Amino acid sequence: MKPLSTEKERRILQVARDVFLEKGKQGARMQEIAQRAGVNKAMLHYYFRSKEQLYAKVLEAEVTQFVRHLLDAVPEEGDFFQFLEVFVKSYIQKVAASPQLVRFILWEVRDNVQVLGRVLQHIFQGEPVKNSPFFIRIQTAIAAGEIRPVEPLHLFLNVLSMCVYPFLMAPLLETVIPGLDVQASQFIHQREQEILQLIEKGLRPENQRETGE
Amino acid sequence: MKPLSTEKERRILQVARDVFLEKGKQGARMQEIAQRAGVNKAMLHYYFRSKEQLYAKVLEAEVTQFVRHLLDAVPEEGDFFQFLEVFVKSYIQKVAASPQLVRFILWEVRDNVQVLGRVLQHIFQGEPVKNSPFFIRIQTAIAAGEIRPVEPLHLFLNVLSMCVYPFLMAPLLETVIPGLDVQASQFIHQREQEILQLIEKGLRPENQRETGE
DNA sequence: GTCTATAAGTCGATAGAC
DNA sequence: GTCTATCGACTTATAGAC
Repeated sequence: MKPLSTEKERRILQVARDVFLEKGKQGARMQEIAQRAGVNKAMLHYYFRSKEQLYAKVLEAEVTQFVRHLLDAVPEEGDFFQFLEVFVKSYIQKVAASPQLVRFILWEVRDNVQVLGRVLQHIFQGEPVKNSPFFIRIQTAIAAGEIRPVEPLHLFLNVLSMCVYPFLMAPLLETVIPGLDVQASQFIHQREQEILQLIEKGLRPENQRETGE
Repeated sequence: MKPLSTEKERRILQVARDVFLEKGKQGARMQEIAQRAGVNKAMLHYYFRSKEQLYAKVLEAEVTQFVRHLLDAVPEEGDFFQFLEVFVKSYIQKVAASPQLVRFILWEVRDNVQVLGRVLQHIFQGEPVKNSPFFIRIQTAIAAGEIRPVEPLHLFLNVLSMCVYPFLMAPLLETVIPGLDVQASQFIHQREQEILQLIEKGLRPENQRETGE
């Protein structure tokens, strides 16, 4: 469908992505992108016409990536707590490896909500998000008595928050707690365990009396 | 100590705060700050010399605010779960009311870690953060058997994450889930309840066998 | 396709009158 | 203290030679 991008075009996009994620739309400089990509500044405009359009390409790709990271972390098999373990570990893996993506999305998407709309439309094809695997799994688990009744949206938010936020605040955390390194596998492993334990114990079904019919 | 700021100076600072929080350091325009404050652009430089210094003043004030929000949400009295309830409710209250502050801090502090360092030094006077009220409360609660043993840092992160992150992603959430309004008191109340329930059940001490010595 | 040179516009900052 | 006018630096974008 698309004419294949040239090697040079891909290199520019790759570098543009790095620069935009670091500096944001306003802070990024076409000059810097050109230099780091090893091409002339005029080439950027030859391939992408304007900063606006280059940014648009990067933003859309990264929003897609952001959503995919989430979906790719949702396993297809296993009971609820296996599902949870796989999800937490895969998602933390991704967020810890490149927290810049989350930082960038949270900062930039606010002024570009339409992009998110388009990407979601493309990925979910109009299917409501409440019917996506993550929510289905929660509802099924509740119905089966695997976990106590909770509001699926809030459980989703709780898991997500605990996986992401600490890595978002990494620069602050590491200033406050001198010895800390959030990228270290020791810290990452501790987080996985603490999150999973909190959720597992926190969702344990109430001492089962007979469930009403 | 400080000569009292004039009315006009305060108005400029107030507007500058709004603009910087909305657009970031790079995106903010002195022109816009001047207009919205109802003064001439030259006045900005008369009072604050440069954009750099105006920004520095705003950033330091907001970082301080960010830390204070946290500390002010920590109550002095009550048992552990009362403490938790007060904290979650007060902190969510603040974050929900102005998520821009968190967004701004997470985006900007990365390139200005020194500011955070200075603010913390000023607030904590060199006292390690691990000795701050929040951590003490957790340690005390564990020692007293009120809650099961957990890593204090991670419990702190878990609570914080669940209180903040959903409001950070509000623009995304509200796109994904059409009917949602995260500022609505209904949503806020639901979050408080879901967080508190998860934590309370998740931290319940194990069926006490004799604790080893 | 690639480069140099430069146009066109924006923004922070200041000079200087009042 | 306040305003207008403008400078000078920087940034995106393009014209035009090769």
